[in-house]
Amino acid sequence: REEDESETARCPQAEKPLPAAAGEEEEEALHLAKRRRVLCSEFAAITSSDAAVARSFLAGNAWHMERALNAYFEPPLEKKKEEAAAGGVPPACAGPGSCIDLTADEATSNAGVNSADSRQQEDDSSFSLITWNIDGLDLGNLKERAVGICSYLALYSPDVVFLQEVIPPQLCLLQMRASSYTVIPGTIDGYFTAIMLKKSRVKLLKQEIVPFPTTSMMRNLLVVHVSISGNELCLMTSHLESTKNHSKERMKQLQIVLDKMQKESESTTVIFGGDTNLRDNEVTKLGGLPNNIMDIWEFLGKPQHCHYTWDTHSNTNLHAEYKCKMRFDRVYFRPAVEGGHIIPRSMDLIGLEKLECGRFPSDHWGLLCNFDVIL
Amino acid sequence: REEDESETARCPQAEKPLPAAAGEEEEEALHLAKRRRVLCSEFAAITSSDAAVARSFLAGNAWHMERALNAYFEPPLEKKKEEAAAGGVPPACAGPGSCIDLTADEATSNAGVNSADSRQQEDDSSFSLITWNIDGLDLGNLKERAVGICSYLALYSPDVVFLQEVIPPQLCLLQMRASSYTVIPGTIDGYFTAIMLKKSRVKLLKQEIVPFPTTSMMRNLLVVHVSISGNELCLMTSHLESTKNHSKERMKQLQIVLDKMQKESESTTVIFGGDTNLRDNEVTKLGGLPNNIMDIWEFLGKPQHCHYTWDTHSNTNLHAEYKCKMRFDRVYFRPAVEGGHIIPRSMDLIGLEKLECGRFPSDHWGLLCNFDVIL
DNA sequence: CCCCCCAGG
DNA sequence: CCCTGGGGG
Ligand SMILES: [Mg+2]
Ligand SMILES: [Mg+2]
Repeated sequence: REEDESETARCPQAEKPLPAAAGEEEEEALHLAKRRRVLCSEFAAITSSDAAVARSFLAGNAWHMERALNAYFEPPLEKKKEEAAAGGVPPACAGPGSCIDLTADEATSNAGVNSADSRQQEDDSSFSLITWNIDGLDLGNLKERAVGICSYLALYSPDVVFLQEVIPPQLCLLQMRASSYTVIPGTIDGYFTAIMLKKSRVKLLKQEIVPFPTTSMMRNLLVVHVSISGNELCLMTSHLESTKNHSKERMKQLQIVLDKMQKESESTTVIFGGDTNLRDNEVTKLGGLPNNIMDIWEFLGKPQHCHYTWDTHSNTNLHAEYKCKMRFDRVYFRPAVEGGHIIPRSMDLIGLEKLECGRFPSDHWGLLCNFDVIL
Repeated sequence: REEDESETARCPQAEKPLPAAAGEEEEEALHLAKRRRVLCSEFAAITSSDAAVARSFLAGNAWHMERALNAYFEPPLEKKKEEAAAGGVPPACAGPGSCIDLTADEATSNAGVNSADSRQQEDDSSFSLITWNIDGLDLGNLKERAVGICSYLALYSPDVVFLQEVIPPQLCLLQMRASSYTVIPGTIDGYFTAIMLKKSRVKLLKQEIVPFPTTSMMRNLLVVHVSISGNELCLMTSHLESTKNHSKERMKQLQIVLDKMQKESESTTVIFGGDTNLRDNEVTKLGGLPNNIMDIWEFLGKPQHCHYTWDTHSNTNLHAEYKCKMRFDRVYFRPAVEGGHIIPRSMDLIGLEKLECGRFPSDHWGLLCNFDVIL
């Protein structure tokens, strides 16, 4: 019938099927995704877990099956901490989980934290703290950046350091170069937080890890109880769920942090510092901070020189074309009831200098916080 | 010095560098992404546009440089429409932009729209309309699904059809099988909307395309002015910006639609139907619909049988594990001032039956809407 | 880790 | 096209 023939004739372009042409473009992407799905399946089968757990552990361990399995099956961390504290082999430098060597040439290095530290005078009238997301997920110039971070620690010789986004090779380097500090990691899978305590001044009494039950990024709250010059302190750090999209989970985590801070003994000064990834409206939605907890930056009158801790305009590590600055890194303070023993005095950004390689130590600035200690 | 040596010895895992191992996994994904970026650069250079424009045209044309360039340089659509109306070659079946042949075996096919249509009685006391997102972006079973859609059109023989997410091969098939309809596409690049008018009943007076100036998905508003049984109607369809994230752009587009509906002559009945991707709170945020515009589903008392037009529980086309149902597809109605000429009477879902291939014609249900016409 | 894009389930 | 994960600029 002539009608049908003419219709067909009107579609000459139909000869080259689109699926094949498009498929070619997509093929390799599909291949990678498929391989990952297979890895997830295998992981889930081996661990009797599910795809979500599998993806989380694998993604957190660069899609290395063995490392991810080690992370999954690793015994509870508390035990290892005790071993380490008792002089055992530090887990970060012994486990199979990490494989970048940041320690080559350590013998000839002169940028250790300790030399500066030993020259530093002890001073019971003040107390200092650094919190810093050191961006271990960026593998570029990792060693030089880690050494740069050590130099900042040596320069300021803080009593306490809170780190976030640490990976095992960085932990290893810190443990070597900063042997005047006790280093307490929050886990050793993938990336994690760590608290460093200056051995000469800070006495570790207890440590604990508070899980975030619904994190999809393996985040938690790392807590240590210490005494400093006779003051009892509870110190906490965390790296709350990242990115704008995870606002809800992040607010749940903040609530856990705030609850934990308030539950501590009234005789204890509680300090939380970390990469909160918070937007101000998230704190507002939770009803603001409780009356007895202060945001130290706000307490100090919102000093503009340390407003933004993540700033793609000033910090070029991310090669970002967009301009965006945020106050992600925050320090919270709950005074002991008798009050006045420890009082926030100043806050400053650190890590503002480019290294030899032309990059900054991290995409975040660090925060250096000084406190007055009233005896 | 023994200290440094022992430190180094503690890091045996450092021998296998992580970057290389991780890099291997990522390589092919990077390759694809890079190729696309190169295509974008080339496109931007040729067209003197920018990366965003390039990506938009390329992604909308399956990353085929030639097709994307054709789309970009194609002369304004109005002209082509006139050619087509004057009996020229329909653009969808002649251009270089499309290349799936859905028309093989048309000669022996018996599922054309026209046969059923010719048996249908004309009835001046009612008027019917279908709006349907036919998911041309899903290339799976495309022909069988397109034929299925034609069967539904033959079954209901609506006076007007609004389609969204049409791709050229589908348009081609519709133009052949539904020759009793005038088919008016909103563009012919990538995927687009189309309005089909039953030739025997609906007289096309004018057509226009209202651009959405800030769309990132090449969306627009397709408008035709027609007369049906002596009634003057303005018919509009669109596929508003998709996904939750694009809420803001979608609301801007809805505002353009509502403004356009209200600007039409008071003597005209205005009907908009399409895939709005709206969430109820978005309409609320705009202050609700204007008083003279009604949402037909609401006007009919929110009948539950046609509440959800996109439902991953009932519709398995997306193979989605999650359950989610939304009322994305909506029909708005602005009566002519003298009122009462055309009154919405009923609304039903269509496309609810699985085809031979085990899939539905689209991931959206279609909406069939009947109106009473008062002479 | 901003925003945007893409892919998979 | 839900949501999530991953990558790029
Ligand atoms: Mg980071
Ligand atoms: Mg769709």
